[in-house]
Amino acid sequence: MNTFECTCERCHLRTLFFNHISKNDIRSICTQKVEHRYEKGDVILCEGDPIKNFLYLKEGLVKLSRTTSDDKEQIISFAKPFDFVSLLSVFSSENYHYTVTAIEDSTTCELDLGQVKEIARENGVFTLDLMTRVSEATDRIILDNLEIKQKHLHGRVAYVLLFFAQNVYGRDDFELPISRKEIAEYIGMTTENVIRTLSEFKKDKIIRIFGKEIDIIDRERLESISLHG
Amino acid sequence: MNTFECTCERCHLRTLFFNHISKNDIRSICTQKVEHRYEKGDVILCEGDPIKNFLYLKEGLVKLSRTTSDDKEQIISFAKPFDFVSLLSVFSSENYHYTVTAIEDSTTCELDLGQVKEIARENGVFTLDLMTRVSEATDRIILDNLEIKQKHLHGRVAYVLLFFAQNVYGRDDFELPISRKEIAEYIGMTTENVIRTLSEFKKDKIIRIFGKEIDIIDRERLESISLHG
DNA sequence: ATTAGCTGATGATAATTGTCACACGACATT
DNA sequence: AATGTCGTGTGACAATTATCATCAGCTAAT
Repeated sequence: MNTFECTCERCHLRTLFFNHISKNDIRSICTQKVEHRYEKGDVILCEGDPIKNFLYLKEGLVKLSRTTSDDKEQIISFAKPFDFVSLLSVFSSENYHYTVTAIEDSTTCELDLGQVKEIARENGVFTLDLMTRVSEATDRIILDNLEIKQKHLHGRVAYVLLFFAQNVYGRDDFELPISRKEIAEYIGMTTENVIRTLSEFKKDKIIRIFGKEIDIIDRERLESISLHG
Repeated sequence: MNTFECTCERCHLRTLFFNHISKNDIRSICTQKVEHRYEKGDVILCEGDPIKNFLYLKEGLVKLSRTTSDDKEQIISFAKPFDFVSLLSVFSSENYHYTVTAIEDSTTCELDLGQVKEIARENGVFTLDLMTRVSEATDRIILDNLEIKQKHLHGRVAYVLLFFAQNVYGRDDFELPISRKEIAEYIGMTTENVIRTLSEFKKDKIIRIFGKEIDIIDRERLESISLHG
């Protein structure tokens, strides 16, 4: 973990929710913001910690997870920049409900939550923008979880593979950033069954596997399995 | 469905998100708001409809549902007053992603969305309050769905019974407002298995059943099943 | 009054998923 | 070099869940 500088006025993420904000406010935010670098595996935020900062992901990939009522890990979603994971409970709770962990090297930008709230109080347009982003992010999480809930094992595994291919890497061959166990924790099945399913996909020549390397060679079939399998 | 009048200044729901709003704005909202009465079974909002109003539930009980990618009904959550179901996609989409149906006689209050947004733009404190409510409601939905996902059939059914007993009716005997089929659509299991599970709970003297009437007679056991079963 | 349709209920059987056991290799620790 | 841990992979078997068939009761429609 490592700290360095950038310029908010040129930040490509700024357009997302700092569209309607004064030069003054931008400068004030810019001077006190802190950027952090995390390596794959680092915990960025921890379930239960007090929420002090307003945090967003500038670069990288993270997972959101929590501990269930019977003490197992459960993955809630994966987020890349623009997905605003940290916004989730920022305005509705004193403490984080979820743990955020980097699953690829990541960079975050942390603003003081009090300062952001101060700007929000004085600038309704900014707050509306913000709300739209929060709403989009949570809608996405809800919808994804509902989609998964309705599928069987095979459909769920296919769905995850397609999620990484389409939404994260934009290509059919990629290196899986998570373990089989984590896929299992996300789709709510056992690790063994995830492994078995991947093996079957391989046997059926739908994907190729070399460790974490995945290559989707029959995308149509995989999509069909995701939908109806 | 039936329209009548009330006074916003005295509305017990007003405190929820109209705390920091001017007398003028309240009066302006009050004059153009429309209240609707729905009977059990009435559809209040329909998936795909354009979002024109800012709507909240004054009284009653509703279900949120959607059609899945393979054309089955799926229930997302149940909401009572203060749960603000309609807020869900109000700020992130042009159309409703979900259908809202009354499962008990219900009353809604509908405000013009444009007018609410106008106030939001000019009043950041109001918008912050609003965001907090939206955030709470969506957090709840996400958490409930994660809890259910991690349980087996018996735990899921127990969870639903406890949800109605504790969160909706505040008592251990109540009339189930939904069918077995709807329970199944909510917990992601088949109707037959829901019915079977209820029968087993009855056989094991955990609950009594008379049609839709449920009486929880061994709450401790039911809670244990919900957690570990 | 009869039919059709829906909900609730139960049983038999098939399909899906979980559990346990074991094996292998990579890697870190000692 | 020995040990332990973790991720991956596979098989056998048990548990869980879905599917299909059937039936009873109720209600709406004709």
